[in-house]
Amino acid sequence: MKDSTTEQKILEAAINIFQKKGMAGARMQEIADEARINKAMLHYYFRSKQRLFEAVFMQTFLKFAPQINEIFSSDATVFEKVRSFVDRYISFVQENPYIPSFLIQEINNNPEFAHNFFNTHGVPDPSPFEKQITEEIEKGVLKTIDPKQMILNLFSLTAFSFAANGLVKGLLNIDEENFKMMMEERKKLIPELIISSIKNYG
Amino acid sequence: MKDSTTEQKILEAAINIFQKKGMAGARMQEIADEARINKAMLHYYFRSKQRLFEAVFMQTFLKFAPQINEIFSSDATVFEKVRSFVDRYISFVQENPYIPSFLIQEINNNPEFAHNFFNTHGVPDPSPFEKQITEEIEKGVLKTIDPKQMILNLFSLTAFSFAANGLVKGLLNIDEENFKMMMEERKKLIPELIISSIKNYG
DNA sequence: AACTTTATTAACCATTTAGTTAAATCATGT
DNA sequence: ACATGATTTAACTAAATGGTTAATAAAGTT
Repeated sequence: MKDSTTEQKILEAAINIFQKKGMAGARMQEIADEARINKAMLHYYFRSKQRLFEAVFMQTFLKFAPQINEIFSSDATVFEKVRSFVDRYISFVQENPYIPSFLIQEINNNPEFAHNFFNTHGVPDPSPFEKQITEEIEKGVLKTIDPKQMILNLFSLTAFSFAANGLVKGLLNIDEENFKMMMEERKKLIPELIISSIKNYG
Repeated sequence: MKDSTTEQKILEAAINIFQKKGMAGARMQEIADEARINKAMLHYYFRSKQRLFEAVFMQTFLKFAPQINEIFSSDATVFEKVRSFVDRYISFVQENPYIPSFLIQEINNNPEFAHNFFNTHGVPDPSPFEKQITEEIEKGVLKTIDPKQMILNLFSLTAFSFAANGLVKGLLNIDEENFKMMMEERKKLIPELIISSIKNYG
């Protein structure tokens, strides 16, 4: 990090602080301290807290979205996509543990801003995956299910544990180590559950 | 609300504001305005923002926890419990849409406080349900599964849509009306998915 | 070298915000 | 009616916080 520019240092620090504390909880001084620069620099480069937050939100979102899009628009089968999504998502989030709760929180708190963001950037977009599911239903490979519900199941099973990390640990009475082990198991468990629920045997 | 005491009015207003905006985003003045009383009253009755927040958190948590506990400690079968949990939870949350994200957010932001809270109040506690699952596995009614994973699946499938409301709507490209319809469908869909994944046919 | 632009700092400003105080008002019992 | 304690209000304070400014340093440019 020694050779990175001031602007990069600020953005990195802002990502750290905003992801952990959210827009409302973050302090400009704290971000400046984290970046080891003068607070005025934040405004010099990013003008306002809101703008800096938007830069962080975009950066975070654009790091997160491709994880979904790349997999869902490949030419793999539905089953393969389910498996690779769960595996990649869990690995990704283990490395970036604050991203799910940050995105969920800020989207809930700023619906207009988020809605605008979704429209402008159009990502992530699971609709190709939806289409593919519909096609495989028609072919008889999959049972007759609602593609949106199936995708929601996939997201729910994969993302909830991370979004609600603290609550999950408290409810199940497990520690961080135990949690990590369970998440590794879930890389197998979730695809099995999803696939067996949509596979057409008869 | 006309005949409620000042303390009650404050608590109700605080519940509204805190659940929507979280501890960091809420303002004492806004709570006072919502309750239509003088801001000094907040301190007269609750001493500080932190104390008021704790009262709100407790109230919310103690409203939420029994929804889980009552069902999980009844004498119904595992299958019946899965069905009634999903049905009751979704109905409950439709009436209290801010509770899941509020609890998840604040527990993530104050792990020590939350951990202490879990220990002191010891609820909600799905461990009786865990035991029952283990017993039914031994009896051969259920497949050999990890009870904790199965409960996590149940929570994930049920709660995620509400916790990540904004994100889910954006991803699936649906509006509030569509969302409600999907949630009603899920009252059937989730139990079917869970039960078929744990039922031992062989 | 002279000059211009860009980057950085310390000190400051204005507003917001949680919290306080002291006086006023209300309710209740005597 | 009056005394007493609880409740309520307006005005205030101190600290925090986002943002600005003016001076200075560094890096180009001619």
